[in-house]
Amino acid sequence: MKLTEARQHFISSWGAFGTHWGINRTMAQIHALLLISPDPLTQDDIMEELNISRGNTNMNIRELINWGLVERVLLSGERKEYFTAEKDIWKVVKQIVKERKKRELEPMLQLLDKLEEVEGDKRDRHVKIFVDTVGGIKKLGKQADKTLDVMIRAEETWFVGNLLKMFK
Amino acid sequence: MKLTEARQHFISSWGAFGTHWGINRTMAQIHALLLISPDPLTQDDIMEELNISRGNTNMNIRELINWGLVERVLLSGERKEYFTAEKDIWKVVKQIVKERKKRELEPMLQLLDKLEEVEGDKRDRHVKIFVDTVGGIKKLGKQADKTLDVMIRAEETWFVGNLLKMFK
DNA sequence: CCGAATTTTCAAAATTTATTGAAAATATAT
DNA sequence: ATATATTTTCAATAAATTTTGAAAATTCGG
Repeated sequence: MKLTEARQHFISSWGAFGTHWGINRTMAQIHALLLISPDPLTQDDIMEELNISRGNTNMNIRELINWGLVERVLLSGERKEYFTAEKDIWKVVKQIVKERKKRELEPMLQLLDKLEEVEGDKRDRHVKIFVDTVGGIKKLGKQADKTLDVMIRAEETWFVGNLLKMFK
Repeated sequence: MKLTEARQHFISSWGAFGTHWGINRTMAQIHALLLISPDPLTQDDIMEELNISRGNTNMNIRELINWGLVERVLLSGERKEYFTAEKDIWKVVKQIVKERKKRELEPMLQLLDKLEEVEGDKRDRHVKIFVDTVGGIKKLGKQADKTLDVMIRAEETWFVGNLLKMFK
């Protein structure tokens, strides 16, 4: 397979993959493109390569910056802004985990805390199943939260090494 | 908080949560409702409780069955079908992981295998970054795949125990 | 086999989400 | 300060996804 074709495949699959994870296609594609670009790109480079509008490009780049996956680069003597993505995949994964934990897991745990305090008699089957279910989710969620905290701080070698030990 | 209100909250949050994970709102809500229902429910029960149409209910129940999260229950002497969800959250999580691994991670790894064989000289910066990026993702993906395999087979007590050991 | 109950399908409608592109805002060189 | 390049915003539009509901198919008791 030629490089040009392989790049196309990679970008479109990364985009499709993203949509299964609540990330919009364009954002994932821009990320993919930056991942496989040896040098920083401008907005115009990205627009041209992916055939998307200026507005769309701009918004999704900013969103990637919010996620901590892309950063602005100022090239001396250049007026335009350039963008580049973190290439170390382990760092990328940790960053995504960190953000999703903050945006989704933590608010969910807060809600569950409140819901567990529902008033009513546990001898009522409906109360019992509700409290038990919420409690069960909370317990697992808290464990996941702790585990992810450690993962976020870990080095890949340490982490993978430990997983191998744990599982063999 | 009263039970009725708490149930509403739980169902709607579970739905919103689902949409961040590529699962449609209704499917997640039906799942939530079944999780907190002590007894199996019929399609009509679900339609009424969530105010959704018959077709929508039917399609999403079937999808939940495909995911292995809900099952049909036949109550003797009843003509209607009843549905119930697995209540053990650890089993639920394992089932979701198992499905997503099969549907998403494995196809992605297959693609990466092919993409890594791109032809071209690695002294070309574009070839090099492409091969390195794809290789890096593949390596981490394979590790995740193995780890998830073990997790899917694990008991919660064993798994949590090991994580605690690992991280403390 | 008939008829009623129940489930499933799917084209059309509604809703949600993503994208465009031009105008406004901002930044920079001279 | 002005002109020009560049970035950002956002209302309008387009596209994708979800939902409806009625018709078709299926199931099952008698």
